Order: sequence, then C-alpha cells, then structure tokens
Amino acid sequence: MGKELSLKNYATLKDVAKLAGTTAATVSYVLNEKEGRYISEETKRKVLSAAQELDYVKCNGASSLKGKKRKLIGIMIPQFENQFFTRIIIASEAIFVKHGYDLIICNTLDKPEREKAILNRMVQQRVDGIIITPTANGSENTALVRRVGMKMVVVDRPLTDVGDFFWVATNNYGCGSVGARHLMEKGHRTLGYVGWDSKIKDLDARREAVLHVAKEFGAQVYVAEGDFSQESGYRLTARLLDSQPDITAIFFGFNVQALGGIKCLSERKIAIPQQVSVVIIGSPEWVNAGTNDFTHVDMHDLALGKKAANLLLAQIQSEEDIPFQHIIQDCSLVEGSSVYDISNRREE
Amino acid sequence: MGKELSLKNYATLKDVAKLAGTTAATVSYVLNEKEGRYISEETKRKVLSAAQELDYVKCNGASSLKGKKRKLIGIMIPQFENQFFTRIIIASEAIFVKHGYDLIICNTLDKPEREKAILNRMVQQRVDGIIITPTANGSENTALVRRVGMKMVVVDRPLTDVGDFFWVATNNYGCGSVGARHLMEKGHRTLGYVGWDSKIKDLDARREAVLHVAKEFGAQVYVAEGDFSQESGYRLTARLLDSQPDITAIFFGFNVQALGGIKCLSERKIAIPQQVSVVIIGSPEWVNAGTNDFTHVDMHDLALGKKAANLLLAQIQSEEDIPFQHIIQDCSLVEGSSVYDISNRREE
DNA sequence: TATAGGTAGGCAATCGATTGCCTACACGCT
DNA sequence: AGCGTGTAGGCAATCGATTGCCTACCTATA
Repeated sequence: MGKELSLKNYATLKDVAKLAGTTAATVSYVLNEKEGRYISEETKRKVLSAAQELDYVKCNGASSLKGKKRKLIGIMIPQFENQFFTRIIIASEAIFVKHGYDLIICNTLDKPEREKAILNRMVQQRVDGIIITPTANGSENTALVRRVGMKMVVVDRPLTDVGDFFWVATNNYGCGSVGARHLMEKGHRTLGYVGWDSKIKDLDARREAVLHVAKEFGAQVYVAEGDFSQESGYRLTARLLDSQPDITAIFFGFNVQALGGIKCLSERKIAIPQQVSVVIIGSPEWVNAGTNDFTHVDMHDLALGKKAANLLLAQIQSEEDIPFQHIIQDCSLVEGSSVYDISNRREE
Repeated sequence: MGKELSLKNYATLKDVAKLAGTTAATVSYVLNEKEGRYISEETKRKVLSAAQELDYVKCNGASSLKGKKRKLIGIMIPQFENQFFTRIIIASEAIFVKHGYDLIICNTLDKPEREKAILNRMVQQRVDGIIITPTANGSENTALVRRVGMKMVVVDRPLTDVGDFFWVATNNYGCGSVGARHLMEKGHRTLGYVGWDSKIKDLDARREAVLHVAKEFGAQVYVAEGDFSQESGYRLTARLLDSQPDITAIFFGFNVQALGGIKCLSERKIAIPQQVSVVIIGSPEWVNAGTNDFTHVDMHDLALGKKAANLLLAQIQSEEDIPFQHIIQDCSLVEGSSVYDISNRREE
C-alpha cells in the first residue's frame, strides 16, 4: 500500500508532496485552505488523495513553532476523587472544547513538589493557559508561570503574598457561617467541627466562621483537624465522639472528610439526626443519593468552573492584558433532614 | 532586569547563549547534562545563571521535532460525572506520572463526532499513546490511530469488526449474571431491568445475562432501556413502576442511571428493600455512603485503570511490537442491604 | 620533538510546517 | 509589440532544540 513511512513514523508534508508530485509549500496551502493562493483543482485533488493515502496528520508541535497556537489548556487540581474538583473540570471542559482547546488535566495530589514538577511541564508544553487550585506552596511554585507571563486563573484557594492574580473562589467564610448559623437556629450549642489542617489561610475561614458564629450564640465548638482524606475524616470523627460525647452536631468542613466521618457515625449506629446532627460543606453526589438527605452548603461547583474557564479564555483571546479580577462566589445552604431541631428541648 | 524577551514570548536557547556569551549548542549540552561532553565549570555556571535570569524553559514542541518523546498520553472517556471512568483516570494517572508522562484527558460525551475530532487532535499532538473508552463509532473513529500505528489501549467497551487490539475490560456478562443470580437466590421472580440502549454489543451482555439467568429460574424480566444519564434512569424507573407494579426488584445495569432511578423510588416513598429490592452494577461512592448500603457489582475500577496504563506503557517502552492482549477482569458481588429475602414468602 | 588523548566549545544540519518572495505562463487590451 | 493582471506553484528562510562533526587547545608519554 506504499505505507513504509507511516509504519515507523508519521507522514510529513514532504512525503505528501512527493507522492502528489509537488512541494511541501503547496501541500500546506492546500491543506490549510489558504485563500489568496491559487491552486488548480487538479493539484488540490492530487494533494488531498496523497494526504489521505499516507494518513497525513499535521504535527501540532511543528506548527506551533511558527507561532501557531497550541490550543492546549492545563488544569491542575489536587484531587480527582473529590467531586468538587471534577465538576470544575467538567464545567470548564465544556467551554474549552467549544473553542477548540484540548485539556491537559493533572492531579497534584496536593503535593507541592508534584505541583512544581507539573507546572514546569505545563510551561514546557507551552500550554496557552492554566487553571489551577494551588497547593500550600502555590505562590512559590507558580512564580515561574507568572514570570513568563503564562495566562493563569486560580480557582478555589488563593495565592498568598502575591501581588495580584485572577481568582475565582467560594466565599469560605460564608460557607462556615451559613452552616453554623443554621445549627444555632436549630438549637445546637455543643458542636464538633471536623476540618483539614491545610495550612491554607483562606480555607481556615470555614472554621473561623463557625467559631465566630458559635461565640455569638455562646455555643461550644470542639475542633478536630487533620488530613484531607476520607480516612482522616473517619479518625477525626471517632476522636471527637470519644472525647466529647455530649456534642449534638458535627459540622464537616470538607466533603471528602465528611464521607469518612459519616461512615464512622453509621458504624457506631449513631442515628442522624436524632443523636447527632450533621452539616457538610460541599455537595458530592452522595449527600442526597438513595436515602441520604444531608443538610449541606452548596458551593455551586459547576458555576465556579465555568467562570474560571471564561476568565482564562478572556485573557487568552484579548490582545492586551486585561485587569486582574477576583470573583468570589456565594454559597447556599441546602436544607436536608440531617439536622435535628432541638431548640424546644433546650428551652425546657 | 533584561527581560524584554520573556515578556512577549519565551526565552530561547539562543537568548540564553547570548547572555552567557556562548552558543545555543553549549547551552543545550549544559542544560541536558549530557555526559561525554566537556564543559568547564565556569561556562556551566554562566549558562545556568543566564537560564535562570531569563526564566528559560525548554519548548517541548521543538525538542519533540528531534525525535524526543512528547511524554504525553491521551485519555478519552465518555463521562466525567461517572466515577467508574474517573477512577480509571485516577489509577492510570498515578502510573503515568511516576514515569514522567502528562495526561491529556478528554471527555467525548459519548458523541462519535466529538470522539473523532478529539482523536484527530490527539494524533496532531503526537501523544505517545492513548487510552480510550470508545463510543459506538469507535472502530471507525480509531481507524486513523491504528493506521498511523499510535499505541492504544481500549478500556471497557471493545472495538468491533476490528482485527485485534489491546483491550482491558470487565466481564459484562458476569456482572449481569452474578447480580441476577443473587436476586434469584433471594426469591425474586419478577424483575425490572433498567439499562442503556447503547448500541454497544458488549454492554448488552449485562442485560442478556440477566435474561438468561431469569429464564433458567423461570423468572420474568421487564426491560426498560434509554439514555446513559441520571434523568433517563429516573424516567425508565418511573415507567417500569407504572407499567409493572408487581415487580419485586430492579436491577440497574449502569450506575449513573441507578442514581436517577433510586431518586425516583425515594420520591415515591417506595421502601428499599421492603417494597422493591435493588441491585446495581458499579460502585460509585454513594452506594455505601451515609445510610446507603446497596447491593452492587464491583467492577474493580481502579484495577482496570491500572492494567490499562501498564499495558500502554509496555507498548510504548518496548522496541518491537508486543502481542495484542485482551484482559477481561472479573467482577464481584458486594452484598448490601438493598435486597430483600423473599424466598420464604414465595414458598408459602 | 612528535604523537596521543583529554578537555572545551563552535558550526551547521536537522526535525516538520508555514509563509513571504519570486518566477512563469496565459490571457486580454492598447 | 508591450503591458497589466490573474493564475499556479516553486524556493528558501524560519521557528527552537538537538547532535554529529570539527577545531584547537593543553598535558603527558615515548
């Protein structure tokens, strides 16, 4: 079939040109359908059929050398198993694909060294822009990206000690506050808070909000913080239940931990909400799947991803630099049946 | 700071060479730490500091022209919101990252046209290999990939009418059979089966297995099939409940549909398993989160992804062609509390 | 002193696609 | 005959990194 080339490697413009009896330049003009360039129907036909026969596919790497866009976007998130992040991917993917961009999606596992290595590879790949949820070392690791002027949108967690950047995030303080306030309304005055000791200040706002609201109502909060994992959520919850048996509610600041924590409650046959009420920040599928109906704080994950993608596209498409923006999105409480109303009981 | 270059564009080898007072070749040797090439400490120092000052990062596109590996893997799946697929990504990502590969992850949305376009871009990007769960048109769409000899591993669904290919999948017939057999054991003889009219033969094996097993036991199965979505699962379940009020169990062949179907049951306040038993193929988080404890068929998603990644790596790393392999992984029934034992009731 | 071998680094071709510039033919018109 | 214009397509430089080849030292040994 005359395919010696494509077996080992890929056919090149030159290969196509040779088979079509013309030059690489002409082939390029034909395949790119350049207007203003005269090509006879005859030549066009021969080129196209040669290209087809050789299974020619242009090499993006080579074209990009000549200033063509890579049409690649990098997305870096810290967890694939967290639906909050996969929803951000889903939402932005929809937008980027519509504009002809491919996505390089990477999982930093929340490890700074890994983040650094991946960022470096993103720059090597010359992606047109990145969307990133930075690790605790994000500011340092993205320094290169910012210096070379690669377009970037930061999602969820902010960079710290950095002049300015594009940022799309949730109002973390609001998340904690709206959930805590709800528990207060329902009469809970002795709470557990299970969270992540992330070393990321912005996320600590969730806990701080809970503490502030509790103080306002004269309530007691026992804080248990650890890793950002299901297992850790399980352990922290167990510790909380053991050391503070009088808590009437647990506030889970992070959905991945919540899953573990609730497994702990259910293993111990602690009835939700009769014995312990539960509020969760985040809205993974399971919060209202099957018989579950957890009261939770919806961060509108998809909207977050959509906004981030549009913000990045805006940067890429505009010639000049556009002004930095911080978009802080509000959250909303979704009432389920995991919070018991004990306000009457308290008044007795 | 002498950064005129990096502002508009990226610094090149030549820029670094100029600043270091040497040539591009030397810079390349220094940065790649080639052994067998003599470089004075003095030059090395100057090159490195020049590179740092200019924020030089090698352009992968350009190096790949000279036969260097792209270190890019493409992954194409049909749904991000389906944990079966995100787990395949998670498992393979772990492996690829360990070997220094980046992932281009794309969502085909199960649309053949979109799959075709993405595949074409994968070839353009000259990824080193792809892992794909093909759409119904997968065989046709991957023809190009196979012709140019790009390494490929097919996951989950097979290609049809195609000589041979690397395939890692679940024993779909086994999934249906093990679940159906369980329902039979528990005395169910009138079932509903909710599935996806995928036009993909291999997936139909799930339904066929259920039908075979039912026949063997003289049981009746009402089949409702439609889209591969939560909404469709809801509608199909509703239809089933309306038209066949005497079913004692519903077998959900696909987890995404199951989520919708179970929402339907719960809205109608149909008790699981007292009124209707439920078995699900797949193991999304929600099957045993919170108070949920669904009997389901675990396909060992992570293992599937791991095997696929290793198979692709093996192809990429070996010089000669390695023999095609079909790896069909077994599934296992995980007993929860969503199946009611009515075998006594029947015997009365 | 002639030669071998180690040290240091420049030159230029190459990878594949793109594009500005140039040539050349075929007309129609003056 | 001379000129303009439309049509067709070849030539060669270019993008950035890599690498084989070559030159030119310097030192040690026969």
